[in-house]
Amino acid sequence: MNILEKITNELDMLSKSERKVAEVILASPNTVIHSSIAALAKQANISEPTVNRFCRRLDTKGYPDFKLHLAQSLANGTPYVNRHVDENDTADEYTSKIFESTMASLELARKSLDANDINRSVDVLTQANKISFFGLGASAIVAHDAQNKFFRFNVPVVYFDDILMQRMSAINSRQGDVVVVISHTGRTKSLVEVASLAKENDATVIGITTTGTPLAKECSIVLSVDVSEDTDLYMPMSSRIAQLALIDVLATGFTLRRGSKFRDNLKKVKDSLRSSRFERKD
Amino acid sequence: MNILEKITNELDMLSKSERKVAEVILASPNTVIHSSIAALAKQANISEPTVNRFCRRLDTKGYPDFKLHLAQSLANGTPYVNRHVDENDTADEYTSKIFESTMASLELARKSLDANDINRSVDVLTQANKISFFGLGASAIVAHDAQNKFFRFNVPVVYFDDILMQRMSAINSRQGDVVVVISHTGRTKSLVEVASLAKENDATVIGITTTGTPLAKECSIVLSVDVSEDTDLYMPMSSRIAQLALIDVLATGFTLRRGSKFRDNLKKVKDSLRSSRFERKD
DNA sequence: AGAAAAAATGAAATTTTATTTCATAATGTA
DNA sequence: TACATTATGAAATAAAATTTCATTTTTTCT
Repeated sequence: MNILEKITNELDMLSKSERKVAEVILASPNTVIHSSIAALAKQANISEPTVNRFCRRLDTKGYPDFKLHLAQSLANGTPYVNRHVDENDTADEYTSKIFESTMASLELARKSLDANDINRSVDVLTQANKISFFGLGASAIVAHDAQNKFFRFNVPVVYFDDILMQRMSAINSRQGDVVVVISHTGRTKSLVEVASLAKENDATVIGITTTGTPLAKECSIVLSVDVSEDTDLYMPMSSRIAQLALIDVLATGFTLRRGSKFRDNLKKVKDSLRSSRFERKD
Repeated sequence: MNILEKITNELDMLSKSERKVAEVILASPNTVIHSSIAALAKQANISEPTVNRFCRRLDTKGYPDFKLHLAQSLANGTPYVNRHVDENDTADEYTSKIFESTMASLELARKSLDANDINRSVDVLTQANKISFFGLGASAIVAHDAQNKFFRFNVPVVYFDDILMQRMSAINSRQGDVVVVISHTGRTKSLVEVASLAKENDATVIGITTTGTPLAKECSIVLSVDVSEDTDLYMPMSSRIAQLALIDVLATGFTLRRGSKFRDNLKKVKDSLRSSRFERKD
């Protein structure tokens, strides 16, 4: 997609003159988007048709189309890159880096999600007799958050962040129950076991985990939340944030599916909190 | 900067014919960037010079320049914008909208944060005898997450999501203790009281809340996490996600401040979890 | 090495696209 | 209603991009 990267990659597929064009563009892309084909040709010391051929080789329709692609690459080139925190970073620097890589993770996670699986999950959740959310460690808070959210919907919902309770609950599950198992690594033994126990007892098991993990194999539906590997010591687990966003998605899907009568109920819950708060004056 | 917003804003500065152009562009900007001035003129049922004048009125050099701006807006326009979920959205649509507005919130929150306050917070946290995180509802899970994170640092840390425990803990706090109070609205009565109690008992109180709330007034240090108001029924509380990112920032600041010897310790904790997991084969 | 084929390149012609000019129409103002 | 102002489009012009085609360079094969 990013045309600047594409130019870099295909640099050796290009002819000598075309490479001159590439170099001029890579050197100052911001100037190029405001240049005519003639200006660029002159800058690179080659002829106009060569520039045109260069553009076509990059699968664009011609020079104007190429400029459009270039402009777009420049617009979204930097923002959501996963920049690593450095030991000498100032507060401002590491703050920016963490927020940005969190956003990058969200973007990745969004891409790894399949709308079909979300739809199916919302289906089974709306039909469920009882919903349980299980997680450990960082994923425990996601399970907890999910409980908070689904509690408002006035459906039987529990969450456990304790291995024994999870196991007991899984063993007692039955047809019509939905068990949502949350784990970034998808390799935590006890959670994988819990998932398979729940499945054996006829519950529908939804896994919120990374693609292709042992946990994923045990689930009825897998909601893949892939984020970049945290190879970096300083980098926080953005996986839990992506998982939370997914919980929001499921909750939203749930609300939409249940229709308008149901939404009034939601408003009531919101209003009931009012008296515990200081009034705002605006 | 964003030309689409600019068109929307200046819609009433435009003449009748120019507005027709604007409408066509707003309706399908993605088509327009691939249209010639003639095609666009025809589409809007006006003449080519009108299109040209329209472009100039938006402070661009002409039609090609306008298309460049438009292309850039489209490239980074969507992700940041808070698009609202609609009743008839497909799973794919509401998923995208939620992820995108979550990212938008993160961006807003990042802007509202002050590096100085973060620095001071990291200061007091590294010096603390004991750290407590308090939150209720959605913010409870943030407090919980903070405990998980800071627990690894081998410092005395607790979290409470229970009003009474929070209150008792606040009353028992003393000089050198740090109390972190988390609340998006900053108007939850019991939390504001807890903050002031802790302060009376000489604890340093860090507030993670919106600028200018009652809670903010009670705190020694305020970490402002402003996100857009959730006027929309379907829109989830992205505030908690922004708060989590801030916890990551504080934890990172903490690690950096403590220096390298300390980081070895962190690695040990990570390694200790290994035996509870299935090995990966890659 | 040298001839033939293939590929690359640019000058000029052509086509497409955008802009300017100017006359006319629409709108507002006294 | 008459005048001024502004808005608009047809046609002319200018600018930019593309195509054609002849020339040069490079590669391949003997």
